[in-house]
Amino acid sequence: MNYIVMDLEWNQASDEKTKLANELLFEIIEIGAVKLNDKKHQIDSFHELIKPQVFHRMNQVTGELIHIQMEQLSNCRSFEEVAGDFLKWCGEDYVFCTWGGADLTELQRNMEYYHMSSLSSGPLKYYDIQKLFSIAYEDRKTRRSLKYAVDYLEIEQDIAFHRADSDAYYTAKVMSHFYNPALFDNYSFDTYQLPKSRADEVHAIFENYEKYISRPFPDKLTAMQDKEVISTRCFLCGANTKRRIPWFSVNNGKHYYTVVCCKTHGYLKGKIRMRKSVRDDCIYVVKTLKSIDENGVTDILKRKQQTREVRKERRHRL
DNA sequence: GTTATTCTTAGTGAGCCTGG
DNA sequence: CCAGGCTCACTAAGAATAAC
Repeated sequence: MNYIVMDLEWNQASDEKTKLANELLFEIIEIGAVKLNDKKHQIDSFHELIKPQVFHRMNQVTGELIHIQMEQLSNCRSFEEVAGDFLKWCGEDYVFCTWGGADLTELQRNMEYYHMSSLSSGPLKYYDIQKLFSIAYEDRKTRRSLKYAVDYLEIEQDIAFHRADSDAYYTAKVMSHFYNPALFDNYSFDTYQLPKSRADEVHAIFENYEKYISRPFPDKLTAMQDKEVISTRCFLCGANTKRRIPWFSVNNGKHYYTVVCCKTHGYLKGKIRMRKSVRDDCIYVVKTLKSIDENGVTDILKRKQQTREVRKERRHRL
């Protein structure tokens, strides 16, 4: 399997009027990519600018950032042509790698705008190199700019940042510092396309947790009534578990937590995040199940009591 | 039954980061 | 300038409970 390390640059409206007049918010104007083989050695590269069909003026802030002038784009090919060739170039057996999670969403949004056939019928598996950098060198959570990672790893900065080809090149360079192959167990899913049915839902099992991505629901309450959404079977053995702390909400119903106990694997923490679909007016659920110890259980109990006390205090202050 | 208090959720906006 | 994520602070309002 090959790795397609990809980066996009896009433009947007320069004024409110143009923004309202167009259905597309971000128009892709450059695609850059590096192809790596299964040993992560570079075997090819792709780079092409795109002639805009939606926005004919460069947004000033964007222009200063990506250093592309409109004049450079006038003789380029259209998005359909370039993106079509790019996807052909990607081949059959590949996985995308991007810095952060925005690029695959915007690629798919632009493709749908031009009625191109979709990349995937459901969530799209990819590697978020920004996330892998955080797992390898930081705390798994903080998100750094590409420049920060390149500085940190003392990678030679021979070309300017914020161009599709150079950022794809630097992202691949950062990848070459990932010496532990187990790092690539931490794949991500782009959720531009949500699972179409219950059978298509994602149940991804990682080293010490399971991630579930639901099909769309009209609202939170409907989601929280769904059997599969609130199910907490043990991801290590598939056995039913005993609920120790019922699902409770924090952060104004955006997150829910629970604690259950598996006969053979002990305590598990369940977390539900309510997410809005970027494509449609609906929500979906991202649920994670993770092993915890006794301390973990008391932590969740504390959190449950804390959210109550915080609310109580606020009321008393009024 | 009516009113007052407490509990709970919903929604918003600010301020920080990332991306273009 | 635009978008997203995340957390925190705050307000509004509905549901449940207690007191009259």
